[in-house]
Amino acid sequence: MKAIKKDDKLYIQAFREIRAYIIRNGLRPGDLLPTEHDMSEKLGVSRNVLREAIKSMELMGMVQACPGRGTEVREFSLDFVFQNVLFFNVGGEDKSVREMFGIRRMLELSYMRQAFYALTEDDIDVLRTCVRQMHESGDENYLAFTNADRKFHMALFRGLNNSVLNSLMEAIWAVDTGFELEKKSPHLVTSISRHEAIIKSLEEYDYRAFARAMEIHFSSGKYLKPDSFEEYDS
Amino acid sequence: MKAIKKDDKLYIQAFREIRAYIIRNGLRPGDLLPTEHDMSEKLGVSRNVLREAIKSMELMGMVQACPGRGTEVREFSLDFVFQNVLFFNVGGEDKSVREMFGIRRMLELSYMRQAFYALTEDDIDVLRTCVRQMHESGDENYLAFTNADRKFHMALFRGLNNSVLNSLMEAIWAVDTGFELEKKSPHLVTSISRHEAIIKSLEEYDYRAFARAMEIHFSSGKYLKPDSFEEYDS
DNA sequence: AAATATTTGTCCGTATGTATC
DNA sequence: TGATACATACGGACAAATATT
Repeated sequence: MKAIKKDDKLYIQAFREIRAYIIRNGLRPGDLLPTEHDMSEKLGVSRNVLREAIKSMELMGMVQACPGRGTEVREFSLDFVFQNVLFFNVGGEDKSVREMFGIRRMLELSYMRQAFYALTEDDIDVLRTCVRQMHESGDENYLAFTNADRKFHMALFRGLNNSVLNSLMEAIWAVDTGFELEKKSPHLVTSISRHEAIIKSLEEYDYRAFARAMEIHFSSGKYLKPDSFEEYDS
Repeated sequence: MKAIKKDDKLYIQAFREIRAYIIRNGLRPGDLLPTEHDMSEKLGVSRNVLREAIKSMELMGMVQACPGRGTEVREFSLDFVFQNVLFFNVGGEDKSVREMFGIRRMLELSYMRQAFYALTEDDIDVLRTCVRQMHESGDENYLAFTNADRKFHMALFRGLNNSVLNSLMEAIWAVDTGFELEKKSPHLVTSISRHEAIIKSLEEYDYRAFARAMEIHFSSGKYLKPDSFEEYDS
């Protein structure tokens, strides 16, 4: 009957506060956090609660605690987290995985025009290297193939210098490899030729061909398609 | 001189052990872990140390603790990933915030067609309520306004049942409300009328008007515009 | 419905090992 | 070498939320 908003548990609030502190004060990797004693006093929680928050950060790789010295901020990497996190429903067709692929598809198609005009000759060289690595990895090494695939797409949008887009895409790829490892590979040959088509359009500096190649690349069944671009404004 | 591998800290070992326990015993989402007391006894560590490990898992979304009941294994969710990725990369930088807004704009415009056809009469009622709350919040209470704004947009895409899209948008809003508080409010009156235009198009079941209203809504300067939709395929 | 037991949440005090000066 | 500051680890105690009888 009462709609009183209950507060979160203290260790969750503490986690948020410390994270906010790092961001607000622009702490960089290598910088030290205040001591546990200071922070627990400042936040008004016990040292125990505070440690639960700090240790969480440490196990996520955000910070590194060192006795006698302090707690140091580190570069946050998703790979670190994904080594620890548990994946269920691997192998099966998972709804959320397809949703995630769909979002990646949307983002890439949305930003592809900007990306096209931002690409340099060096970037295209990277793309060629990635495709070569796809060929070399072959069927036996699916991890290597996925890795080359990831680098290809990250390189495509690197020129945008959009750090949020970049890390978002990295995150999606990290989840991808986390799941995909257990599955068997799709048609690698088809996938490679589609990437080659993208490169070809770039070499010819043909945006319309590029856009078409990108759409075809994402026309696989594993991408949950949202609004089709073609349908818009038609 | 001695290369003796020093053992990791206890809470890290405890984390690994618990994680291994989940896998070894085939625990599925919904299953309960042993009690903190049992596990700390079994692992030979204090309850304090054990909690540091458990709370790390909870903040990663691997488990959920519930007083009086126990600690439940949970399905992997992207909420945690998106929250932390965005938080760590946005970092209060104006450029990053605008990039993030740009991504939200892209996502909403990309999924708006699906959303349009998925909206029910109840959903539209929610939208009306949100706009009413925007009016009531007024200039003095910007937090209330942003809250209503968030609810409006979340309701728009609720019908899609796309959990990944939802959590991503929630994460973006979380950063938004966190930083926007420090700024002064933009033209609230303009913003309200744009939301009302969206509702009007829905009441008239006019998709083209809806798409136009959505574009106009996002035409403010705070959104870093990527490829314009109109330019595509033209 | 009400009392009881179980489980997590939170705090405190203390001792120890380690890095820094 | 010593002194200090810091994280690590333990145990106990009580509160709050939930489940059980």
